[in-house]
Amino acid sequence: MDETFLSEFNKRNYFNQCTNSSELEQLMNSKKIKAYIGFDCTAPSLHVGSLLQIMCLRLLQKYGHQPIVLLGGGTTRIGDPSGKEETRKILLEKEINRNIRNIQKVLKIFLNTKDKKVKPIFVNNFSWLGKLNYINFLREIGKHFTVNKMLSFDSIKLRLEREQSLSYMEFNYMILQAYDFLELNKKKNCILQIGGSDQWGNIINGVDLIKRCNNKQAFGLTTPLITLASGSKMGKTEEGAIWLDKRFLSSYDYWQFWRNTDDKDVLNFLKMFTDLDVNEIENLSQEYENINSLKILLANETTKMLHGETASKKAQTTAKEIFQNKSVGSELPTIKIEKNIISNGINIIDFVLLSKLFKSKSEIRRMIKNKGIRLNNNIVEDEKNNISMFDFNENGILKVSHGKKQHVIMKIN
RNA sequence: GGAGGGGUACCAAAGCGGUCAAAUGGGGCGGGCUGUAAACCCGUUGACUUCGGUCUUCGAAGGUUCGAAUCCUUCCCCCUCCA
Repeated sequence: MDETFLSEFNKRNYFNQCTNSSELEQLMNSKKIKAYIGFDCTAPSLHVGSLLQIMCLRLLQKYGHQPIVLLGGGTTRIGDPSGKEETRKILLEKEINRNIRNIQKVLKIFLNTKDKKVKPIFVNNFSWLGKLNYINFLREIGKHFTVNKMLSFDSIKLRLEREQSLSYMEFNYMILQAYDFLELNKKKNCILQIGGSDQWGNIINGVDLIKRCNNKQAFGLTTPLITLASGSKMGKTEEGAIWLDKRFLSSYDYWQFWRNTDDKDVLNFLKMFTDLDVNEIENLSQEYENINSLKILLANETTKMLHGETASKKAQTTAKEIFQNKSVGSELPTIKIEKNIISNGINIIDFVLLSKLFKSKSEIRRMIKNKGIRLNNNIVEDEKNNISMFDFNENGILKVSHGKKQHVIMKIN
């Protein structure tokens, strides 16, 4: 049997809920459709948490359907109630627009922008939400929503049950999102909205609204919330978010993120986040003798998709140099230092501080006590020692390590 | 607008005049074991230090006191109930 959008969607474990999957299946098999996913624009870039949605967009393209990417310039404005002051508001708008541009740039890396039939349509909901007239909106759209029903949605219900306050503004969010869908349905003939499982309520409101206003059928489809085997949410680490932007996170660090995947998540992630044939992935676990090589495969594939083949290979080579050969990896961040700083004699703490691996001297002192700092793989035992030219190798290089995973190259200029 | 409750480190939460740089838990970081995994065990988690200490922190600003996270005054913010 041939693969279809929905069948692969299922096999890759993207499926959580659908308003009417059998009809959607039929429709998508008989013609090419337009589907949309909305992205939040509060952050300057997307992070791994949005990757699943991006993969959905790619999958749509793979089967010839055209994705619409909604960048929520309007809803993002609503989302942040703190920007009340005039000056801040202006900055905020600038910032939102900058975020939208950045996010768009990232998405274009992942998506096929060449093929006219499937290239993504980018829209900003501020272009219609910004123009809304309150009274008209209430009369035309508001009348279709009953508060009784709105109260029954999880997003609202849970807040109320926990006795947490819910502002009227937030209460309206789902109506605005429903309106987005209606708008896209009217203007672009978009009949499907995809989103995370937390979006379910908002999505079916849109489906409902389209039914009421246009008497047309639309569909909603959600993806599961990815929780790691450890139970935590995906995408955040000690260092912060795993950004999908090389200005915020280097390709090496991105590669490392995937390389450090929990054993139990590896197969699932291969299905979800790589283009490898789904039907082959199960077999891979037998082909690869140990799970670590599967993790490398995962890291290579995911990094390639975002940063390109060359960056992916470099990251792998660097990792090999660092972890297997214990040598210096070429992709490590390098800090140049003036020769006279060393020749004048510098205390080890002051020197290590230059690596920017630590926030303060106290932290360095603690780490030395915990045997967590190495210079060229030798544990620093005494914080009172000085650094001299002899500590550098013939190329004028000294590797400073924080634990086993964080390294910086210090190079004499 | 009225009546109560509250703001403590990354988060949650104790402390309610000195022994408080602040219990405890989570998280983070480091070490051990390993496989750059998980689980587990240990250490650590304000800054500076000549390792003796010193300085800055408990919503903000003042005050009382030899001494304040702790008491008083004013202000700001959050929550609950009533209007």
